[in-house]
Amino acid sequence: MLKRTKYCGHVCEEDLGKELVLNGWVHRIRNHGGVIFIDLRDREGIVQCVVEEKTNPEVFELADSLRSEYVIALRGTVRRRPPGTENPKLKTGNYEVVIKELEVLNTSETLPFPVDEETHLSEETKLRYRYLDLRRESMRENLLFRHKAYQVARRVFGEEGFVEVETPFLTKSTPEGARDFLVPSRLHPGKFYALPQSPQLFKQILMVAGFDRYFQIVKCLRDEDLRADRQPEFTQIDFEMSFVDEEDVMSFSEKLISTMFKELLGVELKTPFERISYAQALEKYGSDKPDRRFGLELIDLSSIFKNTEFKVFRQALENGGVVKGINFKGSNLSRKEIDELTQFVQSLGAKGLAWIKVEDGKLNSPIVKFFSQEETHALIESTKAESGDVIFFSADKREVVYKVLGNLRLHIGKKYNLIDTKRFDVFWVVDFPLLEWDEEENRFVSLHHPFTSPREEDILLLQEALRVQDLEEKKRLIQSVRARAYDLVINGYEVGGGSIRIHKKELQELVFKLLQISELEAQEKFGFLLEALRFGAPPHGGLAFGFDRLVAIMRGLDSIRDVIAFPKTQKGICPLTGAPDYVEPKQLKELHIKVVE
RNA sequence: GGAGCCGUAGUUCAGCCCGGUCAGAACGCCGGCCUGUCAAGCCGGAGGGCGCGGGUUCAAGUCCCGUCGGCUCCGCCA
Repeated sequence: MLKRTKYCGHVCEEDLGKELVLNGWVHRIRNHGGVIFIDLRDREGIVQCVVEEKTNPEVFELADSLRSEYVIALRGTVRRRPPGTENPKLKTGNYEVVIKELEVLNTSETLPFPVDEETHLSEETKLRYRYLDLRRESMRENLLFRHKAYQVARRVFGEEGFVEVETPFLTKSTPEGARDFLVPSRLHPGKFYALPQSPQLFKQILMVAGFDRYFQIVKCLRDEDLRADRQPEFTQIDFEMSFVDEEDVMSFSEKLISTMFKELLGVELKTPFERISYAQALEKYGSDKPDRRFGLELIDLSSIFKNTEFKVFRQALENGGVVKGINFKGSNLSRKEIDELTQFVQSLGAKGLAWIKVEDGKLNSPIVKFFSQEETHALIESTKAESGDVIFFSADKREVVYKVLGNLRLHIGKKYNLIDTKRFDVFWVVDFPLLEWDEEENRFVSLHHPFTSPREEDILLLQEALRVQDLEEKKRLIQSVRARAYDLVINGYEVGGGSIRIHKKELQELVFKLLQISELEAQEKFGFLLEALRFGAPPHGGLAFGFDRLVAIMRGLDSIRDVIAFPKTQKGICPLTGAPDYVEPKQLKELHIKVVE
């Protein structure tokens, strides 16, 4: 076999006149009768190879038998293309390789879809023939970019003294958080390992062990429903640091992220990154991971309507809710477009969508007739309403209004192309509450995770909350307890999150109590952590980045599937391998598993 | 668990709203011609019965119901 001396995509000026050997795939082939052009492709790119019938009849004949995606090796000399025949679309477009010797290493059946152009393919086809999909330029570049991202990240961790440590995949199921993937134990009938949702506890324990700074680029597994930005297995850049506070963790994160943007994209991010509070994010954007690349901010109208005759608004306010609006300025939406948006919010569970269209200085709407003069004036003022604007309202419990208007805002932003997609909007969300009340579970749950430290000055509130019997009073106290947590948001995606952890056993036990995790359960599930905290655990904190999301955002992609080599469909299926699948009864028996229909 | 969009040649799509030459286009594939193309060109050819199952109808890609699959979203995702 002729062995490669250079990648196709690397052929350049210095190769002129030289002989080289190329290995690759027939990307395209053009037969002009007496001359054949072969675009030969490998990982690094494409170069045109040429053979003339007159000068090399044997090779010509063989070349004529080539088809798309045949695997070939060839020996030839590099020459400059004749003037006027250069191809500026190719990096190697000024050169061509005159084939001297040609070897067919393998043939290929006709492909199920073209590899040589970027036609849109259904996700199913892409994944079923992922090896072909990955030959396509955009996918290849996505994975090569991802590869470079690993390299930069590893280097930065190395420079900053982080130690790479692997943590177990077969571990223990923990309550709280996502649903676990379980692995039955053959050696211990009836017992199960859980695949890790994150290496959270292990990295904390590594801090107790004194490693000071740990990192890992690691798979995490969560058995939850999929989304464009969520796969059941995904990759985190995970790290933890000892003897630090939030400023240290955030500033290291900024260094890591800005270095990646600089080196991989040539984009200079301004550091330190901007910070906004959780409350502010919700107030202004109705989301804890807002996309701030466009306006349409939420406007609070509660005070305007506090005495309103309009039943819908009044009831919402009387029930402790809010009235908020967004002004889609200059949109001149038609009735049909407004109806479409109404349908959208209804799909989120809203009853309807109140709106006002401003036309020729008049408010055109089914609801203005319920407003008093003062209300109307105040409304126009707060929303800066002008002709051409359409204002949407939501009046309900705070969470519902945030959900409805936050999603509506995003929907409009996307649908009407309001988003400046060239921009990277990078910022921290901080000042999260430590706990929130969960209606369904009828208890407090952690906003981040149960190991997140509250602010020092809020610990007293926690202790008081534990003593208080009255639930409303308890809620009130707990509401104001802030977590030492921080999320990194880029372009409306949560790409990372972390916190300073609890490093004292007493505080950890207090939080477990507030989460209504019994002492027994805490001992059973987290005993090893509590025990570790007894033996000189240093103050520590860290963060984890969603690597797939980060890479997708950097590449301007909407779905993380495009930066994962072998992702799953929305139903969690791998069309390439057919996983998940049934297994042999023998396997089940060994695992002491009986399948119940 | 729920909502929406989609499912027609190998691929990407049109046709579905207004049932009855509606089974089409492009690319790909096969054969032929052609010495400078690079989404090569020109000529010719093969290829699907419209995801699947019911129903309505004289007649169904076309209407209705169910089901499966893909995607997007809500729930869920500490």
